[in-house]
Order: sequence, then C-alpha cells, then structure tokens
Amino acid sequence: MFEPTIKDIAKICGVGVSTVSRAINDHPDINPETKEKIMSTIREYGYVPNDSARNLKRVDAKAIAVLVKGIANPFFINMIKVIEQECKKKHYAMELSHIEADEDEVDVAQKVVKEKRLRGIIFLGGLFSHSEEKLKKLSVPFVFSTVGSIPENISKNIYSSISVDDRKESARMVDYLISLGHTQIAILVAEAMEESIGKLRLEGYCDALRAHGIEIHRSLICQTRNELSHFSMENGYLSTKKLLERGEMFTALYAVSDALAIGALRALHDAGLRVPEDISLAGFDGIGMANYTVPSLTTMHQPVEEMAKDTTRLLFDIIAKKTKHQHITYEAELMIKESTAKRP
Amino acid sequence: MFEPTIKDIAKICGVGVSTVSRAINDHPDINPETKEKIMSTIREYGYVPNDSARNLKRVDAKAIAVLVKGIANPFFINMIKVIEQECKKKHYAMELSHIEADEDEVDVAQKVVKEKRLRGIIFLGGLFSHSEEKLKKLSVPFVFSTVGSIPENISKNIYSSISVDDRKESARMVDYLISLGHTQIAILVAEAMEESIGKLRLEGYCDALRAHGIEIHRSLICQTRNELSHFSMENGYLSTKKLLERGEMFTALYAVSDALAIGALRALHDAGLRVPEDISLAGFDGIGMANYTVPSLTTMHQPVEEMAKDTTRLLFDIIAKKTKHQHITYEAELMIKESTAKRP
DNA sequence: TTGTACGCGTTATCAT
DNA sequence: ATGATAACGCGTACAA
Repeated sequence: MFEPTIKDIAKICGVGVSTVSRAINDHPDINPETKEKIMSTIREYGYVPNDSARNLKRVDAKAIAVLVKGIANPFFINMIKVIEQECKKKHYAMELSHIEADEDEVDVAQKVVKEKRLRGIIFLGGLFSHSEEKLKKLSVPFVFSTVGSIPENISKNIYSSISVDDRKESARMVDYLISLGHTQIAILVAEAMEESIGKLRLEGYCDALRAHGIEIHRSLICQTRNELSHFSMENGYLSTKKLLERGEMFTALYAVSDALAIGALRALHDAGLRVPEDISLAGFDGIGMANYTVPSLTTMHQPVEEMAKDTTRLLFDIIAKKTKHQHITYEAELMIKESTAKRP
Repeated sequence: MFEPTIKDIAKICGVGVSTVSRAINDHPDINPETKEKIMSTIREYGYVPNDSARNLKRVDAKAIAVLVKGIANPFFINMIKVIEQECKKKHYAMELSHIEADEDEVDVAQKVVKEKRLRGIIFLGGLFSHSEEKLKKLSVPFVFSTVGSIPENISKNIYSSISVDDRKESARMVDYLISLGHTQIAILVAEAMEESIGKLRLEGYCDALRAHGIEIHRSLICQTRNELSHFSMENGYLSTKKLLERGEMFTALYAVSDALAIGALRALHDAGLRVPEDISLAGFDGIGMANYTVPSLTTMHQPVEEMAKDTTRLLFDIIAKKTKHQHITYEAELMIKESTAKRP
C-alpha cells in the first residue's frame, strides 16, 4: 500500500511542497488552477496529511479534549453529545478519552495535551484529589464539569467548574421525601463515590434529616462495596436486594443516581414491594431513561444540555481570553413523577 | 509554563538525547544509575514525551482504533469496555472515536490511521456501503463488529467480520412469538437503520411470517422517520405511541433493539395496555437494562463479551499475521422473560 | 504566485 | 554505555 506524503504529491504535480501545503490549508496566496490540480491529485492518490507531523509544527491546533471518568454512566452520554455539537459549531476537533477508574485523570490530561496540540480540557465526572502543583503543570485551561467536590485549598483561579450544588439539591430531594411524611429514608450510595459526588449527596441527605430532627440511622445508609461500576443498574439492584435482606425498615429509598434507582426499582419489585404504594423511590441526575420506567422515576434533574453548552462555551472563552476562570452552579429541578407518594 | 523537551532533559542531566530516549523507552543498553538520574529529573520537571513526534518516527505504535457509530446505543458501551480491557492485556493503546451519523467511517478511519501510527481498526455498528476500492486504501487490517450487511461484491479477503446472523435470529424471535399464538405482530424499526442491521432484522421478521403463512401487513411495520437517535428509548416511545394512535391491531410488538423496546414498554403502559397480558413485547440485543425493566424484557441476547473479545483477538492475530481475515457468526440466545406470553 | 530550506520533538543508526 | 546525527512529514519564513 502506497501512502503518499506531501512530497510525493508535490512531485507528481510538479510543484513545491509549500504550494501543496497552501492548497490543503486554504491559504490565499495560490493560483486557483494550481490548487485545483493539486486537490484532484490528492483525491486520486487518497492522500491524507499526517496529523502527527502537523501537530508538531502547528501552534493553533483548534482542538480540545474531553476526559470522561465512568463512560458507562448514561448521564454523561448526553453531555458528550452536546459538547461534540458545540465543538463542531466552533470548528474545533474533540478528542474523547475514557479514563479508567484507577487512572489519574491529570496524568492522562498531561499526556493528551502533549500529544495533540490542544487548547483546552474538559473533565467530566470522577473524583477530585489532585495537588495544585500538578494541576498547574497543565499548560492549557481546563473546566471541571459535574466533578465532585474540589478541595478548598486549590486556588479557584487556575480552573473553572460547572456543576449543580450536589449537597444542596440532594437535601432538597430528601426534604421532599420528608414532606411526603417519610422518616425512614434509606439511601443508596456507591462506596467508591465516597470521595466525590456521592459524598456530597450523602451529606445533603444527612443535612435534610438533621434539619428535620430525624435521627440518622447508619443501617439505612447503604454503601455498596463491590467491584461493579459505581453508577450501574446492576449495582443498584444487588445493593437494594441486600438492604432488603437485612430486613431494614424504611418507607422511602433515595438512590444517588438514576441508574442505581432503576436497579433498585426492580429489586423492590422482586421483593413484592409496590412503588410508590409501599415504598417511595427517588433518583438523581435526570437521565432520559427515568421517564420510561414504570413507574417513572422521581428525580433531581440536572440541566444537562445547558451545563454541557456552558462548559464548552466557558472553555472557549477562556481559551480566547475573553474571560477568567469561573465557577458556575446550576439549579437542579425536582421532577416529581410516579415513583414517590405519601407515606402509607 | 515551561514545557521541557527531551533536549532540555538531556541538557539538565548532562547527557545526550539518545540516552534520555533510551531511559524513557526501557532500552537495555543503559546504565541503571544514569537511567535513574534521568527518570528523576523527568519526574521533577514533569516532562511528558510528545506523542506526535514519537508517532512521526515510530513504526510500531502498538495502538488500534475503535470507531463507533451510534455511541448512544447502550449495547456498544459494554463492547467498548471489553475491547478496552483486551487491549490493555496486550499493552495496546486504544483510540476511541465516535462517528457522527452523517460521517463516513472509512474517511475517518483513513484520517485516524494517518494520525496515529496505529495497527488496526475495529468498526462498531453503523451501516455499510463503501466501495472496495476505498476500503483497500486502508493500510491496516480492520474488523467489522456488529455492523450490518456487508455487500457481497466486496471481497471477503480484505476484511473480517464479527456478528450474529441478524436475519436468522430475528426470524427466531418472531418464530417464538408465533409459537405463542400471535399472528398480528407489529415490528418497530428505525428507518435510518434500513440499510443496516435494521434491514436484516426486518427481513428476518418477514421470513418468519412467510414461513408460517402469515400475511405481512405493511401497516404493522412501524418505520420511524424521525431525527432521533435510531436506537433511543425516546424513539421507541414516540413510534409506538403513533402506532397505537393509528389504531392498528396487534397482540405482539417486536422492537429490533432493546432500547426501542424499553420506550415501547412505557408507551404501551401509557395506553393502558398490560404487558404481557394484553400485548407481548420483545426486543433484540440483550443489554443489561432489559433485566431491570418491569416486566423484564424478552430479547435475543447477543454474546457481547465473547464477540468483543473475539473481535479484539482476531484483529491482533491478523496484525501478527497469525491468521487470515475471518468471518465469524455467533448464535444469539433467546432470553424468555416476563414481557411475552401466550396470545390472550 | 511559487519554491527552498529549516525546524518541530522524537527515535534509530552509527560511531565512539 | 553513550553521544552525534539523520530521518519522520509537515508548515512557514524567506527568497525568487
């Protein structure tokens, strides 16, 4: 298989490499005829410029990277889609990278920044426990989107963040359950989420109970300690099953993600419990699927589209030096659906 | 921000660039002390080699690309995960790329091949209508995994394929529905799938009906003509709703993907129809979620793990020239769950 | 408008 | 064991 380079094309066309380069990159200083001739040979020979070589030279690579921790979480799929669209509008390329649970996202970010000549990074999900020093080594601006709590000791001037107030919104959800008369409210948290968003949502849960003078029972805090994907339905199913087997008494179950809730829904059903007649069930995130379950899921809906759009715009603005780093918090919306009801 | 290069590191350590290169790449010919010294300065200065430059030189980039068409389809998420794991085992890097519905996967493949120095490609999903000529321009081996029908006129020696026999398995599902006594069986296909897997599954549906002497009613073939993601629950929901509004008579509904089926399930519920008492519902794919719906979904389960593993292994074997191109077909498994029952 | 020559950061080859 | 140097494919001053 012959893989032509820019030199080959130049030789074939009987022109210099720079002329070919000009043709490829839509430079103005070129004779339209020459350009057409070059472009046609390029098509003929199936020439594709080597991006590695390009990036080596270029300074303005019009590309950003999106680093996702936990791609299995359906919540992110939508965000990625919207970010992709926004990038396209701006004619930016988007490098999508999936970070393993045990990988360090900042290390990966550094690698990616070097690899491509990209201009910015979006971190999606994951927990956050990096040193300021390490972060500072990232030479391009970055935005944390729906990432858990970022330590206070890290200067807010070196990064941007986009998220809902997980603790507050979580408390609101539990408030709502309490307003329905529930006092025995179990919560489902994946243990591995402890350091991240899960922790915040758990704290919100505690806040709400405390505010209403309801005792917090350790036994109702169901922290899964398994190898399963933290946001998976399977995890929700198995954990709820265990909770039920332990014989805990509760009239409401709050899962800190919709995926967990969907698994829980089935576990409750299997145990012969009706939702919401016997047990109220609530989720968090507002993924599309929550609307299609039977019963549909009461959840705290994050404005995904808006958040994803703003994430991208913010990053582009920072790249263009139109703005400094920002920290935007969004209001989540309590979506009351069929899975919750007054305490029986 | 100072971004050290290999030269800088060499200068700082008072050694030549080649020595640094040897240290980085675990070459044998290097004094352990020198290596240690170099590695420590590398850590100190946060040096990360520029992959673009590396790829420019390297011939053996130990990397493959996975090009996914329709990343929103939950079915692919698992496949990607498994492929990722297999790559890791082989110490291969994996480049994940999402192809837009309107993008040409082969063009993207060509670009990616040039960009990285990768050794192979996995195509996941999508339809297939490329010319042999264009395919031949891909200089690395590729495997089509769960891609729709590949035209007969393309030589089977230039590519590998991994999939179930969509037509046959689809027919099996419809056979099963017929065996339950159903004769008025509606089918849900996304129109955009027409040229790909959806077409095959539709043909299987027709095959089965014909084999049993059941007339095929155009009105029961629900081909959605919307902009929605072909495999989305929303699509399934809206299409089923329309089907019901048209007042079509049927006792079973077969959705050609589980995601569609889940949307359909809700639409049936909203119409006051009980599944499976009033209507039997069946899906295809066997995604995890199908187990957590109420009722759980009867579906044709594809051996995802096995297929993903074999896809990766096959590609690696071809790269290593251990084997020629192969075309493997898997048996799908009919998973009879709660959503189907005898005709009322 | 076009061509020549240099350098981007790295690895591989060849000396030493 | 180590260092100098030539590629890799491309973009871009600069010269023509």
